[in-house]
Amino acid sequence: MKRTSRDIRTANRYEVLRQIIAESPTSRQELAAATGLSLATVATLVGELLDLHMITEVGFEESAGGRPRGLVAVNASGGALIGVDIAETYVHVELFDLGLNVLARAEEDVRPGESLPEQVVAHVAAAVGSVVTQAGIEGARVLGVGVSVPGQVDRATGISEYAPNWDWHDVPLVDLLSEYIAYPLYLDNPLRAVAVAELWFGAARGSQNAVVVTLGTGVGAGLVLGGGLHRGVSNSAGEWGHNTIVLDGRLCRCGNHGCVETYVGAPGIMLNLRELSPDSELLHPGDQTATIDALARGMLTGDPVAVEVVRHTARYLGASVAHLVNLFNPEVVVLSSWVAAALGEPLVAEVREAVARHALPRPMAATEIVLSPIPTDPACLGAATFALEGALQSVGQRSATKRTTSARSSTHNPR
Amino acid sequence: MKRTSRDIRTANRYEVLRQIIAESPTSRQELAAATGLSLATVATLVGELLDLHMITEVGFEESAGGRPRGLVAVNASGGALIGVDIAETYVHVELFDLGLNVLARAEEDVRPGESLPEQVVAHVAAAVGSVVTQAGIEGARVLGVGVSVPGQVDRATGISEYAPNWDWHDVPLVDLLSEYIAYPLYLDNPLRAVAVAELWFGAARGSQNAVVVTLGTGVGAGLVLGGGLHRGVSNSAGEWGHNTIVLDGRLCRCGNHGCVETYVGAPGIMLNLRELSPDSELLHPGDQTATIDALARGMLTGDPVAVEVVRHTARYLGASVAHLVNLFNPEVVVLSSWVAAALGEPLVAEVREAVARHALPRPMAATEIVLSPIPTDPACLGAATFALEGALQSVGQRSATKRTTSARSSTHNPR
DNA sequence: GGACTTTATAAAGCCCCTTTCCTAACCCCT
DNA sequence: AGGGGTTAGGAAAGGGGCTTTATAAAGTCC
Repeated sequence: MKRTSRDIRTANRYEVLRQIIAESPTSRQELAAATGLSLATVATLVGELLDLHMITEVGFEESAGGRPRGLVAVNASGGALIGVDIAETYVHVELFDLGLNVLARAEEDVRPGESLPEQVVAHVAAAVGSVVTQAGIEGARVLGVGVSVPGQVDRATGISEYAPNWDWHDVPLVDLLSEYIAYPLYLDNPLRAVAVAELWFGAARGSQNAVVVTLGTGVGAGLVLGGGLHRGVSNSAGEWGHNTIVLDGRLCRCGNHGCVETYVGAPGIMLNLRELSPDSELLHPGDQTATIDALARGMLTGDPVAVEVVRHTARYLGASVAHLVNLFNPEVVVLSSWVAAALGEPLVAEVREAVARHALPRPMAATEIVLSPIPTDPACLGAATFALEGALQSVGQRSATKRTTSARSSTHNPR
Repeated sequence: MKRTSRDIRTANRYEVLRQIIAESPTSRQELAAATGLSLATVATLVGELLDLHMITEVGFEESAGGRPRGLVAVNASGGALIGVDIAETYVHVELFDLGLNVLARAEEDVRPGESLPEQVVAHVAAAVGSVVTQAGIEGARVLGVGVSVPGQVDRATGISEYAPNWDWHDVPLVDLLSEYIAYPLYLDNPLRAVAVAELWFGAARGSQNAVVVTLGTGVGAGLVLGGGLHRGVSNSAGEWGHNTIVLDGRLCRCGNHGCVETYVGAPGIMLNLRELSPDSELLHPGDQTATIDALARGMLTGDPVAVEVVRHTARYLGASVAHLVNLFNPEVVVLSSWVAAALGEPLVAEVREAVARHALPRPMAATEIVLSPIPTDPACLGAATFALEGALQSVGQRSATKRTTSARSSTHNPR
């Protein structure tokens, strides 16, 4: 809301760490060049991160006549981050080191009828416990746990205000989780998690304006505007999946007709296939993943039905993505999440063409449409990134009273 | 791009002046409360504005035991601002005092076939000269001239990159105008002009997130995100009018089919009327203004055809505005420009209902949909506001070298 | 006229970032 | 081996901003 010089510091801190993670090891000089900051500022920020043991000095660069550059790298063992991706049918948890490499994974299935908050929380707690023991990490090193839950969330209070798939209303998810999980918790929804993952580590890195299109069972758009996530007034911006693309079109689970999601979400794609070729062997009724995978294979082998289904899907997707291009004029549109990953470049190529047909030429010329380069579950990565952001946020805090340098942290600290 | 503490200062300067213009006279105390700034900061900013003669001290408030509050007010005669709204068929120019009251108006018709850049520039020059003499202002008091021209513009270089209505390509409009006009010139397009007018003086005042929907011959959406205008990477964000709302729908002048504009722009509304009632007496072929006005009157008298046309239009408008609500999650959606002004509250009521049918309940609940309160041509006002912003921007600039306070401008400088 | 209250300005402190200066560290050459 | 030349990195100074605290100014009330 109110901007202060501290926000600049925080943004710079993010930027420097992001750069180090992206290119490790690196030198202060390179960081200054990459971020546009002065050498002095970079040096102090690097110093901060060294103090936090998030990075370490790892030797020197070869020199050709002059003092060699000191190199810093992510201190992979300096801490761990956990990302939790809660979805309709599963809970997926990954534990990352500070280089955002996956150290451990756990997955729990959420069966229909197990969707009470307490049940889901139990799954999450079990999976989190599992990854921590798997990785053999001492608890104190976990900097935080990011949790992505579908629907509308209030990140300040940690409440899941509304989760459409389970009809949750105002579930105090963070409170429930904190009974089992002692680490700092950060809550948001998958749209924003995926967007922040792309912003830090994916195709949106360095962009001031980007749109991250999530294509999964549900679909949505994470908005990166002015270098940061746009949340809207009640943290529900980006609900692109329920925009009407066909007036009086297919019935959507949201109750409306003709939503984008009903044509380009995984169930929508299955329906596209069924309408085109009702008894195609590509169709695996009731199994989205299998069907999408079959389509992907079909694309590669040139199966005409698969090609036609993807083209048909890309037609809707193109018109809808063109909306985003016209409205935001972004540098890049990233197609992310599992459907995009499965269908891959062939889909992107079709989408590019379709968008070009619908968008205005000028904004279109300024926009790249690319596939996400993130190989793992982007929602997990993004959730972990929220935890990383959280850990960095509290760095700048003044330490309590000024005369006595007493402790202000939650633990005792007899200095 | 890169944020610095100076940007904070500029934003605060804007905010304080905005507040003074909105509520004049006012005290430093009130300003501090309204802006959330400390009294000291407000005092220095007020001091700056006093030095610029943009505001003046106008006495004191009644006191009940204590030093009375000094009151400041806009110094209406402290300068003048000119807004130029170039449209397909006319050039509209208004001269404002610093309270943004209209002191003089001029309008020139642009006939078909008069659309060469030189001809349009001549119209603008004539009208600008006219308002200056009408208002009896000495030239030195004009702080700047804002120019709104349709299409895509590069505000830094002052080039109209592309104007679809006249097929202009890369016309150096500011260079051409500066032959005739000695004041500082600021160029942008009407979408953004209208948005900035609403942001400073209209229904979006104080909002962090707002969408300003411009309904005229063309339509578009100005995006206010994080308290400032969102421009996109090539200054063409907000082209909502050419989003596809009906696949394979009506042919648009942009070459595509089914654009929003073709259903809710003035020509689109005429077409809606014609389709519904081909020989209605409401229809004035070839005259958009007359037709829209006739519809407005019809709404008031309960003419069933008019009611049905507006309802029909609101249906498309509702679905399209719902896109904006879902995507941005704004605090307020403002309907602005002449079609909205003409059809007024009855239109807004229909739109509210239609949007509610298409948007998700949560974002919808957080969003108000309102009519613009700006009585005059918002593009003119917005253009003038660009000039005002420009005048304020250059306040903070350091004056040249520090030892000798000599000039450092582009002119010769023998140091 | 003094006491109390409220406003406005001045001073000091803190947080940023940058520029400048100086020392450290390394290469190469003599 | 010992001096230049060159580049890195840190410390200090400087400029901009905002806030809190102290002080001066301008009223009202008794």
